Amino acid sequence: MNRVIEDYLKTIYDIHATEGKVTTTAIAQRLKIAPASVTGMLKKLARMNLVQYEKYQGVRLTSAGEQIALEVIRHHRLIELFLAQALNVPWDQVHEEAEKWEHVLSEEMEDRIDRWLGSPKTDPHGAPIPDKNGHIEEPPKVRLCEVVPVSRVVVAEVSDHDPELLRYLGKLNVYPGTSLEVVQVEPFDRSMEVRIGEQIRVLSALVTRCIWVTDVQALDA
Amino acid sequence: MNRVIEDYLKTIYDIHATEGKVTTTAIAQRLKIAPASVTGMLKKLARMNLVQYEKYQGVRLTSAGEQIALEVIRHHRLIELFLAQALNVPWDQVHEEAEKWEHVLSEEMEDRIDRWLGSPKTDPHGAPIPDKNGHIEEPPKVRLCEVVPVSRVVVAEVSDHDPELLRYLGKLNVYPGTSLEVVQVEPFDRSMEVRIGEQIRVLSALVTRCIWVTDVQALDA
DNA sequence: AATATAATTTAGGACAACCTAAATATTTTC
DNA sequence: GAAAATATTTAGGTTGTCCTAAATTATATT
Repeated sequence: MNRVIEDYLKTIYDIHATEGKVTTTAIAQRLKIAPASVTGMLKKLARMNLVQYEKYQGVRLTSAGEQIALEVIRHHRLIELFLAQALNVPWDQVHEEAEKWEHVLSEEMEDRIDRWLGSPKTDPHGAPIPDKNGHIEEPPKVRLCEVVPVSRVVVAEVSDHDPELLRYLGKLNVYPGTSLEVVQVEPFDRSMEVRIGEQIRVLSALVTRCIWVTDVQALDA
Repeated sequence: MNRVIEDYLKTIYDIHATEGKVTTTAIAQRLKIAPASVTGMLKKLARMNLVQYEKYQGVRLTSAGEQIALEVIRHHRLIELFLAQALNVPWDQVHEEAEKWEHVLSEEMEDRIDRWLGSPKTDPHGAPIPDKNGHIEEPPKVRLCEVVPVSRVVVAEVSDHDPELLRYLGKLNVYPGTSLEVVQVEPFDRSMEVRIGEQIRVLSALVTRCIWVTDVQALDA
């Protein structure tokens, strides 16, 4: 399996997980490739039995395709955590590195890194790491922007794509495991007043969309 | 700079260092590519001012080409040592991994690994690691097969290409830094009787060709 | 020095992954 | 439900890296 195909499969998996339906255009945008090129590649992936593809209807991974996608995602997330722990790479940088390393990691090194880390369950952004058999545990979680005040929540995962966002969250002390209190929401722009430790902060909807939380508990103010 | 070009430049550097003249065929053999394809690529590299190329006359790196080659080699050797030290990867496996990782290592990670290792001077096989400016310190050394008995020598470097050879040398306890005594050479096949610690072993010419030594001291038996 | 052998290059082509522009299908809007 | 807007596919083309077979040049042999 080469880099290009791995990237397509991983992207399809990711869009499916976050957006639902996987369209040609969505893939094209993420991979920064013209839609016409994506169509061609989807036909090839279908021929290889890695996706189910019907013209104009979007695309779905077959179990073979999903298997490969999960392997790449496992690589990605193990590498992210390894870089963070072994080399102290800040959490806003690990994603970009892992994007490249994931494609050159042998099974042998995957195992060694996994052992070195003690078979971790999540990466530095809180995303679950699939096991060797491609089994992934996705605990139920909602976007912070969906939570209604007044509630207490625990951060489960944050989006890893934008380094700036991650540096901002780091400054706010928002990490997986951090407990937050949603104080109130401004209806106009859906910005959110949130208590983080002792601080009260206002987070824009752009930010609250990128934070997934669990253990939502309604509080009576 | 992409993978392919980096591999060509690195290979040219390597052939120059070990064999002297760099021919089309030699490159083709190492890269497992047809000679005709190499000719085409050499023209391209010449257009890019990375090599000096004259038909039928072989090829030489320009300083720009050498710079890139040394960067890749630095990556390669840092990665080899890092894998060996951080993840305990045995020395016969690190080369194959590094062949892939060297092309995806960012400057930032290169620096972090270098710092983690304490700016090492040599890789697990004894090969010198170029510094960030592309300066490489090649101490004078000769192949073990060139040494005349009776001499004491110190192993400087061993070939890293063949995992089987490395496992064999490991079993014999021959590592960079190991001291050896050349007892005698059989003229027929140039096999060599060598003292390693307490043991006396006979090494074939195939093996003694792959071991470079320094500090050759004649002994009067 | 002529010839045989080996190395190298030229010519022409394959293939993967991308592109743009034009055509067609689907979805949205009125 | 027709028209407009959007999404998708088709057609044709480009680029990079490789290939084989044939032609050429260099080297070795007698």
